[in-house]
Amino acid sequence: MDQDKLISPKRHRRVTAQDVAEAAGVSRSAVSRAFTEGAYLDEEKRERVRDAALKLGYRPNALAAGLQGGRSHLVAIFVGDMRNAYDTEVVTRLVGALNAIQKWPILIDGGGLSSVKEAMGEVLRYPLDALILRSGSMDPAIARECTKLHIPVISSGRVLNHPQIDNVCCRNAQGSQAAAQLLLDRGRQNFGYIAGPLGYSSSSARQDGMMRALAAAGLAPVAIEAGDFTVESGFAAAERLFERARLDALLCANDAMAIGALGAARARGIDVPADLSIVGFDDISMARWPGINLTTVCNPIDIYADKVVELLSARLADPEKPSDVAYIDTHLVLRGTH
Amino acid sequence: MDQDKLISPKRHRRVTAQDVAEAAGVSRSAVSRAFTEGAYLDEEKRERVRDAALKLGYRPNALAAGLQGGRSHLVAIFVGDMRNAYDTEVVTRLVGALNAIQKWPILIDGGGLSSVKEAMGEVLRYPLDALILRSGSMDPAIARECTKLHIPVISSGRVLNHPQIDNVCCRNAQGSQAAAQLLLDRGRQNFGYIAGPLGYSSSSARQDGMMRALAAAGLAPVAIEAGDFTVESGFAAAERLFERARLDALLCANDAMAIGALGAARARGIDVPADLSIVGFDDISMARWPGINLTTVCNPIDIYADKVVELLSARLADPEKPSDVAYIDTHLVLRGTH
DNA sequence: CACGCCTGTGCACACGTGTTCAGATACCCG
DNA sequence: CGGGTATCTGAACACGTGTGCACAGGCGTG
Repeated sequence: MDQDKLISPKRHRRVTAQDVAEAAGVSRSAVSRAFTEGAYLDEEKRERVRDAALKLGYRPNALAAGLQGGRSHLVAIFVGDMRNAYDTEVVTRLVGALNAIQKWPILIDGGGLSSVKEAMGEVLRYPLDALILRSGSMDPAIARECTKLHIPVISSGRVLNHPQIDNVCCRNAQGSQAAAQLLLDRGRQNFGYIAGPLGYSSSSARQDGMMRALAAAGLAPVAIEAGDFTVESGFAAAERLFERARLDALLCANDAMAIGALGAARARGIDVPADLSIVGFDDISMARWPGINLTTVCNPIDIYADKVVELLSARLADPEKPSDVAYIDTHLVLRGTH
Repeated sequence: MDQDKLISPKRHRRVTAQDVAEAAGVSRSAVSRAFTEGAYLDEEKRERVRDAALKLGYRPNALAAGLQGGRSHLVAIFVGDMRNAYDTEVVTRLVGALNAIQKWPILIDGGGLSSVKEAMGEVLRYPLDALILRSGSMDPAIARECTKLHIPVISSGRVLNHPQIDNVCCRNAQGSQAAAQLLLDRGRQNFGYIAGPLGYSSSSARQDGMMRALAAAGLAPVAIEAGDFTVESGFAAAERLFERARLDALLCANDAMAIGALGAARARGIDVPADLSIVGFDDISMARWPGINLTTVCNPIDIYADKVVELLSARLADPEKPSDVAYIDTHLVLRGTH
């Protein structure tokens, strides 16, 4: 057993195709062919190779295979802030969808990292099949750098206009317009809005949608406050709103802040939905929890993941194809707070 | 410009060290040396190389570098079920911690995947630096297969006894024992418990801890029901418990089920915490949301991530070192439901 | 039998990098 | 000035795979 160490004193060597070839009494090429789909190889021989491979625990080294010219099957997902519940759910579904098509997602969490730029630089050393941008506020320079490396980019959130970048985009305005209309139909007139941080396109688009519905009814919002998409900030923003004005309708840029606002309303003794309607946006899983039961605009995650996979497949099939934008329709989910 | 296509008719070639070498008027070796820390290279030359590299957008190909013998810097994280809020938060923190030490996590979601085994097999084609197992119910065969490939494994949840596998383990029993003691000290006597699915070591360990505290006080639980770690199942389990017995204390195997139970209690008009104490386990972020404000046992995520990174570094530094188990202490978080 | 087609196989190359090794240059000391 | 040493450099190899190419053999057809 010491002899083993003497023969290979460095780290334990991986089993290689050469080892399998010797064990099965064939050439190394035959081993490679045994594992590739459409290759010519005698069936009996193929079986012999697979047996030997199984016994030795051989797996073709993906690094070498990727280097050889094909795809690496690695996909990077850049997430703006994984502390956000909706983003987390999206990532979860995305990971599942990518796993299902044999793409292996490398995650980069922009929220937890001090030097995002540097991390992206390191990951770009891998010849990625694609980069999925999941972020409302992203330095466009990074996306441009990827296209320079000829790595396909799929962006979500704001639409990036670039021949090599595909986009998936939620119809934010449409969604919040419908939500506002719902409350107008219910007779609400004094609208408040809790926005996200400046620079997030989704938040401002949602605000625009609400404004449009109100304007059509000859109204304008009574008061607007901003949070940072967290429950706590929604709570605080709602408290400020309640100080400033007497509302009967409150739209929020996302569910988390709506949940915070709901807590603030209850703490103040406001009856939801009798005296105040609260509607969120996204339909995170917590929105349907007992004790929350939030009416909201569903930003469907399944469809998002499907679209991403669809765009990805199309782009990989034809890297030169013109860039595409997939729009996602929202729909109202009526629960207990409107 | 058509000429460009004629020269490289296949896919766009990556910029290689050779290209940089020609642009900078040096040998390819010099380019490699310019990017490696302790290598001999004339300072002026090094600068010239880096300039050329920047201009051409060159990055050393990580696949080739990994193939060459060093580490791949890729780490796989296998998650049992990412739909679980606690697991998701853990993964988030883990991703951040790994990013920070320049390891790039590949995620595999066991919950969303039909053929987990096959997916693991594909990912194991990459020469991973390590595999992080984040799962209460995991086929130990996969872990064994990894060690056969000489890939370090760090397991969480049940402790796997294997010379090559390091473990991180929460002191579950200690935590729920303290929680039960808290309620005993408050005068509670009629305890219920909502367990997780069979086969999850964490759930049974937590149950044991409670039993121990009760036994020391000469008590036994009045009723036990099981859920599947989701909020909905906690709601349903609590309803069954309330049918069966009159409780004044309810411990739950995790926070999500406790939140469900809290909803069920409120729906039934039970005053929490006046008539019933509810305590969860994990301290997920939603536990501190307004309207929930759950008393719980904190299973600290930061410490978990730190331990994983620590074990990982130690294992990479000395692959032959004896296996290690890091225990994580819990602590009570007193909020509004006890 | 000659010829062409089809299936199966091994050799050799390419992928892009890090690193070893020997050689080259400059420099110092005796 | 010779020899030893420290610094620097380019050629060459290794990593493990997929595949193009040439070739071998079997078989059917004219």
